[in-house]
Amino acid sequence: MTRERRHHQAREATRRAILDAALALFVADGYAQVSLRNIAAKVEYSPGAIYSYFSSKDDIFFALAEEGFRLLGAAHLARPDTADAVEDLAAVAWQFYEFSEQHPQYFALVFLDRHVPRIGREYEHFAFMADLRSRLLARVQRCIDEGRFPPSLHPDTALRLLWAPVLGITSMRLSNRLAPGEDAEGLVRDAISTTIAGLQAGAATHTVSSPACDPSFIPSRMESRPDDSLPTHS
Amino acid sequence: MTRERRHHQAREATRRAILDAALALFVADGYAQVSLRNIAAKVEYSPGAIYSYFSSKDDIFFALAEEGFRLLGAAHLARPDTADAVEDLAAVAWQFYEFSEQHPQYFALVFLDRHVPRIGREYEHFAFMADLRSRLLARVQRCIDEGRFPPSLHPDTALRLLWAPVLGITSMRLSNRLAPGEDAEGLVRDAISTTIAGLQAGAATHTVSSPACDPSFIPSRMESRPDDSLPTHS
DNA sequence: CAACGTATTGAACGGCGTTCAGCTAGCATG
DNA sequence: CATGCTAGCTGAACGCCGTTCAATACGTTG
Repeated sequence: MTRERRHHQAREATRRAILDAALALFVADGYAQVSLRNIAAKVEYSPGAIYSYFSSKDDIFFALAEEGFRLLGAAHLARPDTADAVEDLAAVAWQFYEFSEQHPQYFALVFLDRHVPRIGREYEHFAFMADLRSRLLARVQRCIDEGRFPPSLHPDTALRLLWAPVLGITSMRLSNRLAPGEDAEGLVRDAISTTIAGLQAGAATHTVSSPACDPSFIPSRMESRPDDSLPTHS
Repeated sequence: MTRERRHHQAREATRRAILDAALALFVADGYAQVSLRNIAAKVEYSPGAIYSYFSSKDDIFFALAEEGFRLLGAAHLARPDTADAVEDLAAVAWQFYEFSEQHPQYFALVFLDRHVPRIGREYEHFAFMADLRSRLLARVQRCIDEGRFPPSLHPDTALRLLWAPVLGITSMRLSNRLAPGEDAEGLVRDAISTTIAGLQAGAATHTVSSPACDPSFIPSRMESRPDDSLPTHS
């Protein structure tokens, strides 16, 4: 018992060391540029040894991504709702931006890194994000019910439209594409209020079919089978 | 003379064939997933033969990227201004998104990549972007002058706010972070119209201090102009 | 035909993610 | 203390990758 527990703790410590090394390298050099051999060297293991802790390089990423989501979800839960549903919505958008300032490495890894494998499909596998998402959808619905947003507005669309500029500005900020004196925070505030004003004006007219809860739908473009629970490697 | 010209034409034809094969493969599978061996196989050459036409795999990409950028400029110039200044602005935003669909790799390189590697002689293309930007600023000013946008609106801010959601959605799309079947095009259309509605409502209140001459599309990292005719590779 | 110059090949180098046979060290048991 | 078991690690190997280069094939010229 005590034996097994100590054994388990040792394994967990090694796992932790691998994740820390991987996160540091991913943040410094980008996911694609970091090799599993680099990670192994950083924790002073042989490359093969990693595979007794993670089933693949992708698996390491997903473990880190889950931690990032958890941090984001915790920040969201820390703020209680107010009486103003629209203000609550804006606050959440702002929290996402704040998260990008407080944990740029996780934000970049989870939301920006392009060479990360097929995260879109895996979103639902992160319970925290699915939970957070449904809470936000309900919040949008509350805005509609209270007459603050037009009834024709699709909650999925509203969420995306609010998220898009935050992501865009954060992308610019984290990739040094903002001018030296440019005020990213003010820009995000403007973006949020502008988007909300546009939503209230009813400018979003398309209905976005968002099958986030229906993974069985596959666009005709991709004929590869999504049956595998893990990404396939050639 | 005729001899050399015919020789030159043959080389150019082979170059063209390599570029066509590479573009087809890049579009189908993505830059990272395409190997130089794949390209060589598609044109029925040995891998090494490619190197007498292009100095590296990156070089092939840059050649295609240059063509892509030319297309972006052409698309912008091809659309004459209409009587509706606001509509013109929306059209440009949409053109940027279209560019991200037609040339995702180049879009990613210029607007998304967090580690801009070895931009080398591609510098002049960014100068072109600075030129485009000043034209767009004038366009926003026209909207203000015509009373379509509030006079308090800063043109730099307006451009940023319009650009942000396009960049954000494109970032999601190019990094596979949209749910399967999610309609990116409809989302972008909604984002543009929503943002414009928000701008017209005067929701952008902050004044963004942005150096007027600074082409903020350009990563602030590159202040030196490299004289090398070819990009260096490690 | 011989000589030349260019285009192309094919092997090789080092690095990648990944797999696996086998060694090794630590513990439970005889 | 000796034995055997097991988990974890190593190191070699596989088949990819981008890239280099000596050797070769070939079209053109003299």
